[in-house]
Amino acid sequence: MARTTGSHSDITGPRVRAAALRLFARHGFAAVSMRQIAMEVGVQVGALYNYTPDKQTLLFELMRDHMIELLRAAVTFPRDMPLADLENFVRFHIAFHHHRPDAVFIAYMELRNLEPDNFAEIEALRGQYEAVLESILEAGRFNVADRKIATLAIIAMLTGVSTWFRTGGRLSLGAVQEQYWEMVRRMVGPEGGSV
Amino acid sequence: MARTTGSHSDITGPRVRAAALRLFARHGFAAVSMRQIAMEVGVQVGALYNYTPDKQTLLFELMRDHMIELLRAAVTFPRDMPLADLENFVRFHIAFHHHRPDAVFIAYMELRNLEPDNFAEIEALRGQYEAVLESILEAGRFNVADRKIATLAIIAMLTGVSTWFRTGGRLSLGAVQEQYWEMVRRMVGPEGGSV
DNA sequence: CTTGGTTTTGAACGACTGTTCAGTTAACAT
DNA sequence: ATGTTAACTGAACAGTCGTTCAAAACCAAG
Repeated sequence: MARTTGSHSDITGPRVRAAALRLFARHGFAAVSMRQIAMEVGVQVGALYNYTPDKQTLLFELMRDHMIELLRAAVTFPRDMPLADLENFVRFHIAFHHHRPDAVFIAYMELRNLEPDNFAEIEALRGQYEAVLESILEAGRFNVADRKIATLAIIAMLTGVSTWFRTGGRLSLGAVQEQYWEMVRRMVGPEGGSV
Repeated sequence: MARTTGSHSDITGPRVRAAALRLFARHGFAAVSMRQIAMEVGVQVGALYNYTPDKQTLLFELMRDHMIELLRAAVTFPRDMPLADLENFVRFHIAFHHHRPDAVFIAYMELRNLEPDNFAEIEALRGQYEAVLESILEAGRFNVADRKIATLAIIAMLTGVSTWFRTGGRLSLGAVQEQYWEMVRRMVGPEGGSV
């Protein structure tokens, strides 16, 4: 046996990436073997190497694609009033991450498994994403002692949602967005009232 | 050759745990081999099994010890006024985590590498720690819409500090504690002023 | 129907995995 | 000095790892 009936790179390629994403998120990059990925796709190990030069690149490209998609969505926000922009950012971040739990998990957990060059590239993208929030905080007359710290604190807080929130639980996604926006608003807002 | 001169379990034992902690934090549990740990300690692989029944237990005990130490410190707080208690908690969490970067990293990243029983035990400890903060929020007349969410949001925000803060950087530990306490205070405080 | 390019198989490579254990040596108590 | 226990070595076990590649089978175009 060799090439199988119906096989096509347009089909197998995405399936390889999907299987890798799922397995890396579940068990971690180092704990997943190329044979496990192949089995999930329904193919022999060797076939995977038509779609990636090696395991490391497979991980890197999953992370890069995720970060690029995140960044593209973030920079194409309509820019309005800073307070509205900030609310937009908060709701967006929660929703975007909620719909891609596997990619989010990998992007935050597998950094240490990246080779130096790949790590630098992902870190740069992450920095650009943080800069989006930072520029919103800069544009408004918010009450933040240190903009950089506020940026990191907000992102950490929002990203934390994905560790516990699941659809069908006590709260709807909208309710969670609402509450986090309320917390962020107070966190950066002037002491006495609205901006 | 067999037993080496000067060898003693009181010395080797802690060294095994220290080496495992360091390597697991740097490269991840799955990516570290028992032979790497042995090399770091300066013994042969087999010697490690005098100190742990297997690799999984080694990871589990590192995580459990860390969580117990964290919890013990948290529950022995003096309980005063809720606002002071909250400030205490914020400053404590940042400082405690800052001084144990490796253990923190492992406790948050290697949960998925725990077998079900071990996972449940660590999760229970984590829940107890969250309950400490939650009870502080409960005791005071704070302005939080959902206590559980506020608890998780605050802890995520505080834990995020350890991903970027390093001694010798732009800010001192005290300055960081100060700013995070200010953010938390506003986040949970009544709209118009102090509690 | 033939040809050329795509896609996969199946097997193999050497290296590395966690774990076990008989044998050996050091430390310690008597 | 002797005997006992504690600590470690060195080798081996049966698998698994990422990666490579010739050969085989499919697809699409002429």
